Amino acid sequence: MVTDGSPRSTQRSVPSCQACPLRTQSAFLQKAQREVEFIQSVKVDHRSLSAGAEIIYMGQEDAELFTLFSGWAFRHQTLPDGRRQILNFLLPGDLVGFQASLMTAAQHSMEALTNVEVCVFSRRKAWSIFAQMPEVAYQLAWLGAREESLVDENLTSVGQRSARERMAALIIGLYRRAEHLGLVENNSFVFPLTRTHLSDALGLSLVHTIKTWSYLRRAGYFRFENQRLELLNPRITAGTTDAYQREWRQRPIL
Amino acid sequence: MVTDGSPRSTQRSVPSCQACPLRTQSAFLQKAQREVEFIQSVKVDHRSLSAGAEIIYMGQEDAELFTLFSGWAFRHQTLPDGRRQILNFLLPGDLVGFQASLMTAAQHSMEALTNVEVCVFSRRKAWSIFAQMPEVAYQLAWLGAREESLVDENLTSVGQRSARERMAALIIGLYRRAEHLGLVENNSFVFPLTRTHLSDALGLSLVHTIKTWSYLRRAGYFRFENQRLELLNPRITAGTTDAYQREWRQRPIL
DNA sequence: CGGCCAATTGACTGGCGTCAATAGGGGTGG
DNA sequence: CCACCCCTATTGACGCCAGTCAATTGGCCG
Repeated sequence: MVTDGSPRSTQRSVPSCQACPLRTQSAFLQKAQREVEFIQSVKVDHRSLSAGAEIIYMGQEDAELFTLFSGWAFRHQTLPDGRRQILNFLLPGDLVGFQASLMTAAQHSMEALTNVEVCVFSRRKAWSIFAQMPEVAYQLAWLGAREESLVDENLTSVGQRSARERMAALIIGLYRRAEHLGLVENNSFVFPLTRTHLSDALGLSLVHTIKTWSYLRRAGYFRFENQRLELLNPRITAGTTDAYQREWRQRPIL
Repeated sequence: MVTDGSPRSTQRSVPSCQACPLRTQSAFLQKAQREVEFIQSVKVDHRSLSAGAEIIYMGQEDAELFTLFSGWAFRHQTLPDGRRQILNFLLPGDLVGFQASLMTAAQHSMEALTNVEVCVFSRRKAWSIFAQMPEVAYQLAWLGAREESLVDENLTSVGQRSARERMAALIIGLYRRAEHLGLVENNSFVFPLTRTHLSDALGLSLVHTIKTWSYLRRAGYFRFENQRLELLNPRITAGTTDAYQREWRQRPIL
């Protein structure tokens, strides 16, 4: 919960953007050489953070812009009395902090869910992206719109679905995103969320989250061993949700 | 609920962007002459739609980009079984459909809550804004980020707050936005939402929405007469919510 | 070994959903 | 001008899903 986010390394054996092993994956649109060079030029750091580290905090006025290079993170808001809502989860390749970098003060926090590596872009240079490289600015906007679309789906889920439906939808949504990144093997993927993360994301109490989780597991939706979650019938299970039906096409990456 | 959205007028006595009575309001950042001229050049229509008209529908692939010129609208998603979640409300000056115009297919619908007028920009020209007028593209992105921030707050509300807290937060949030647009007089403003809109926005059943509404009214939070809602003590009531504390600064408008 | 924390389970409670009946306004056709 | 319908709003009764309280287990660490 609390931050211990001391960078664990910086600028050391950093893969250059040109040789980035992430951006060449099939999930992502491939960039023109000049775009990659431009991005390299606005990249100011490459950081490793431990699980639990705070990447952006609510109210921060100088939030930087990141691409999540490896690991998982999540965006959340906390009410004054401590209740916390997880707004959405981020996987490798996702843009972090675009919203925060545009607003004068961040309206949300961002926390590393696992150990993560991030590519850091200067907030100051955000504007220069628009001025100098409209193609990339357009991709930034696209990624922002995609994140909003994820939040939309979470809101619909929390507002309209029952606890079981919600949890199923969340699990399947994460499964699909992991699958698109090539992180799924034998219908299973590393699932780093604790019960507390689930409950804060779903708007359920911790106890009821655990009971719902147990129900879905016993009902044969999935198995969970060694931090890996295996969907027992991805197709059928997927039928219970809907918004996730849409194809995952290639998307931009900074 | 259903669309009857025949345009009621088009290109008739349309105020030019240069002489736009909305954009000169104090709520909005004033644009340079060349920006206004550019926006005028990408504006392709000015439409009036009746309350209930569908402006964008889920799955639409050629959604255009709008600025809401007058009236209220809302963005929503519907599950296959008919359950509907209202994602956020739009007031004059808000950008409509930026997300939809970037994605290949709209992930949400948009409906006129009252009779509305919209300024229509060509979807095809969205990209040209990035290429030709980066200042305006940046404002587009800013407005997109602001919308996400509204959805974030709604998700936090629906996920974490009780029915009473939720409804109070929604009412106060709308009050503040109306106030910022100069629509509040004597602590009261036109409140066009039906109970059904409230229930779909808050993720509550219709019956419970009505009971919660009655409770707040009887408890002295507000009065409601002639379609106008009067907050009985804006300051105190506002204390019950939090995210809405932030100042409303001037913002861009297309 | 003792402390701490995530996870789990059972018992009980309550907030919110569902069902059902009624009232009232506006439109429309006899 | 009234009968009739439809839709929104309202209220009461009842039931269930999910929250709260509380006790227990097991892993990790100092």
